Amino acid sequence: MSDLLERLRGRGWRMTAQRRVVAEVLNGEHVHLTADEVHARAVAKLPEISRATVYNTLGELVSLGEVLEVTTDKRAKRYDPNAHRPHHHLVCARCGAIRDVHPTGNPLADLPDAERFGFTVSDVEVTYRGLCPDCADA
Amino acid sequence: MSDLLERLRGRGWRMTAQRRVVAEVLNGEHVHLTADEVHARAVAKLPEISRATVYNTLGELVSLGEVLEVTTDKRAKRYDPNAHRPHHHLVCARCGAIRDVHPTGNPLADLPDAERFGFTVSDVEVTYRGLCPDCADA
DNA sequence: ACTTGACTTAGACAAAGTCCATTGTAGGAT
DNA sequence: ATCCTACAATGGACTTTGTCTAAGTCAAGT
Ligand SMILES: [Mn+2]
Ligand SMILES: [Mn+2]
Ligand SMILES: [Zn+2]
Ligand SMILES: [Zn+2]
Repeated sequence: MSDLLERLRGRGWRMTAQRRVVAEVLNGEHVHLTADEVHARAVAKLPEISRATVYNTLGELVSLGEVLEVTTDKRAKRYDPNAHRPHHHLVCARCGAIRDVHPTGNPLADLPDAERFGFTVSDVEVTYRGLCPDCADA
Repeated sequence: MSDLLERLRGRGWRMTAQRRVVAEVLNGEHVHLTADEVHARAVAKLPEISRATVYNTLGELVSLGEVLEVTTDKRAKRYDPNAHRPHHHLVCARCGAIRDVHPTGNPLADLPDAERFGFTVSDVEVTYRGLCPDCADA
């Protein structure tokens, strides 16, 4: 994660305690926290950090391409630090657990020209849904 | 659409003016309206219909499998009457236009067991993103 | 140390959606 | 045709998620 901070400093980011804490919270594999979850964990490390700053920082990280926005459900957006390896998501329909997955094949190639309606298609997002092992036992 | 109303009556739906109007509004190809858009169009036909009723009716139609919820962006959910032919979506990143698309291939087969983390995977949702013809000229 | 523009903050505001008590009515029973 | 009642509709309060602003604070270059 400190290389993230390096990279951001290199891009002219002013390094504040708040930004450092947000970057720390967003660290790990299969991390897909909502803004409020990020805020809650950030507050544990830096009690005065505000909601607005968390939203601002997340927005900047997204603009910089360091974090991805993921909208697996219709509720809050989730923030995904795994921006440098393309991947898709597997979501438990019951408890909401999210895993990063790397399907084979290229779904872009599966969309025939006749189905493109003249669009310039540049990206594809795949969400697998099912039940996680815990929720399947029920 | 009247076959939809038939089917619903058969399922014990009480047929009210409000429900009829909501069903009328949700009719056509490539229809993906938000709840508030449905409400606005319903009001044009039945001025006293309330927002709560539109939400209730949409929720029931979703539960009955007659309408699908689509969340292409992080804003309002959209309601899709094309529930009986499986399909995916192509979304313009600029103006939000949505088209139904039918890619070839089965993305479920592209998710190896090793990438399933013990989940029972039952469904997959694919969202293509790009620019529509109008937005590409800019 | 000083300066300054970038950053943070609290709280107001907004959009999307849920919940509830009250009122109305579709459709079966009489 | 009228009555009954369980189901449905309504308006408004409330919640969640997110944006915006004006005022105060501070990182970092000089
Ligand atoms: Mn991810
Ligand atoms: Mn559709
Ligand atoms: Zn689960
Ligand atoms: Zn467009």
